[in-house]
Amino acid sequence: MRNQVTLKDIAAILGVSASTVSKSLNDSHEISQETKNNVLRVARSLNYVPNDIARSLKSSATKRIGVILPTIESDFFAKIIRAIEDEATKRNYKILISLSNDTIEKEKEAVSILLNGSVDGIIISLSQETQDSQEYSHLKNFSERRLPVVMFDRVCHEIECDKITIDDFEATREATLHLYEKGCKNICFLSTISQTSVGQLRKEGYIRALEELNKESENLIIEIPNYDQFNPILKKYLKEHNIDAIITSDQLSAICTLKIVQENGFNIPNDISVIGFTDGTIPKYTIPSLSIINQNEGQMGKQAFDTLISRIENMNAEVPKEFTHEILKTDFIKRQSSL
Amino acid sequence: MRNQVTLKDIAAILGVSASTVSKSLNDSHEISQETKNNVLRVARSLNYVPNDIARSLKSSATKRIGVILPTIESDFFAKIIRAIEDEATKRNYKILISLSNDTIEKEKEAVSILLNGSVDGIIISLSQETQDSQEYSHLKNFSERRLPVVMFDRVCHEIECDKITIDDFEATREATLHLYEKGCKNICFLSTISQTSVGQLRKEGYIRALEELNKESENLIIEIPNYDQFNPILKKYLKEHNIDAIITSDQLSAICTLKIVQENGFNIPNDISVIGFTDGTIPKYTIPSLSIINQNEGQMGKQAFDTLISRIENMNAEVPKEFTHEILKTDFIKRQSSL
DNA sequence: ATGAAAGCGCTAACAG
DNA sequence: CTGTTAGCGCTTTCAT
Repeated sequence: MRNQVTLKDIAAILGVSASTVSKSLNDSHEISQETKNNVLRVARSLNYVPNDIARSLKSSATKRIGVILPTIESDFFAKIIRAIEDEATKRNYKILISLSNDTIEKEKEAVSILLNGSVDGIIISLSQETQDSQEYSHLKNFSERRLPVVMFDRVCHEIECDKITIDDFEATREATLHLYEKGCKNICFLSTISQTSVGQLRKEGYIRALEELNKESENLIIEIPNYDQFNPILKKYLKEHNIDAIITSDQLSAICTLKIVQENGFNIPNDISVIGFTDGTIPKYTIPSLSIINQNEGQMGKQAFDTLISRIENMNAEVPKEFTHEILKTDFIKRQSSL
Repeated sequence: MRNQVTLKDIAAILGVSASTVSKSLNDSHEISQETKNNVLRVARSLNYVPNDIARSLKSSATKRIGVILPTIESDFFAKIIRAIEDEATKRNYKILISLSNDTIEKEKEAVSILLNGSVDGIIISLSQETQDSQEYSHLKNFSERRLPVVMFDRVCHEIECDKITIDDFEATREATLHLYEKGCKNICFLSTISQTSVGQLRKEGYIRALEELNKESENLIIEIPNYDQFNPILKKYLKEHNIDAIITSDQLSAICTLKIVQENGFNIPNDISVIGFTDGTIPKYTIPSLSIINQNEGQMGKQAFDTLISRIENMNAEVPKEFTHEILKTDFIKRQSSL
């Protein structure tokens, strides 16, 4: 930048060469202790900070990773970022965040920009539009460029890379069976994310559970395209159907469900049980407190970062590692909203 | 990165020089249309993307800005990031995010790393620890390096730079007076962020309102150091004091307050009114829905970014602009939780 | 133990 | 209209 102190400046002051300064700062054994001390002293006094950009250009390693997310205004993704950032800081990496706002256009843009050498690797969760349209061409560039990528949560099979998800299918399947055992006979699945892989899997898990219970013909599925229509759709559904449990596709829709169900005169959990996804402070403080499927975002974010880094560091290995798909365990946290 | 296609590659294929390619891609008038076409064709076929790092090194402009935040797991900061990212994308900037987790140590680290030429400017909201300890030395480096900085929300007077806040003082002052007019006589201020400038100002606004009402001796202030102690502290307070309204310092504490107040047998708003900060989907779906002071995060984030960019672009101006402190208007959104 | 020189990829002044 | 050259700040042989 403007007033950057450079190696040259330090070199000039001490009357040595830039390379001597460079080596001193990197504590090379080639340099005498005395020179090292001098360099260090001057560097500190000038508040010298090495220029990362120049280093990156030289080494073609940026020590930065790109993170592309559909949104950040969600407990789930916020926790993921926090976990990635935590881990990145420990390992001396910086994170560059791009938000796709669930559009394929912004996702493509983010991808193409990050492809320009700004980052050593990418962690991505696909936009709704991408998953809906199944257009993955923009993601193919990564492998061509040999830029490591890790997908998490919203992944696709069409692209070969490391992947991390929870077992979305199992999570709702188990939740459904659990509710059934507790006595719920008319279990409903409510989704605001039907266009995502995650939403699909959660729906399928629910349907599988019904099949196992020989109730597949009785599936009760509510799909809500956006939050403006949440209230009218759910309200109508409650009127027209006999329901005693609702599994929702995510945290926010569970919170909305809690309110609407009660507004319509039902007691939770006596009349209707409600289960959501993603833990946090808020599920503890809803009325009633919310039973949820904990996705262990901390572990997921850490895992995504670690996988990416080991891929980056193995980039030049003779034998490329096989791509992995890590499926993390969820756990169920029972609170007041479910039987 | 590894398989980067470079200008050289294109040049070699076409048998021209790298600078010709560079100029062609930048649509320089010096180059014939024919050559430009050829270059473009080859560039596209190779999937060429210019290397940002090299460009930055050359131009000493990175087209990146750093964003340092206390946390991301908060509706307020998430919305701010969204707004900054939106604006940044429009203007062709990328954002580099660092989280201080409210510690001064991580904040210092972030600052020193961003000082190394990785970004053209910085947007920061101070960590709790920084504001508590009043140690700002690490922030002085910015001006020395002439790296533009914009502070928002949690700011300090000791550092000269552009600042953006809402009128925290006025917001609680008005909310207090508003509640008083509605008939609340024992208005309480509950804060989980007493160690921040924002928390202080909100408290002072509340106190000022009491003074104006000649009730300053009756101030009812609840300070909660962390969420583990939320329930016990508030519960005890409710037992020992006669309260008919609570203004909380932020969104999350309002949500917690809603629950605890009702659990202890009070009706909201008939017995006790509750007002929080920061709008979003959740305040609409709490039970009862939450009256809030809207901080217009979208505008705040945009403003922060725009201010930073105009500062960056005016870096080389003869007459440096005066630093500004923009104070944004809030608005009150009344829902069911307050009279 | 130190320094000179080359080069990472790109741009821009200057020549031709 | 195109090419040569130099240089952004740093690292890294290779000489000395």
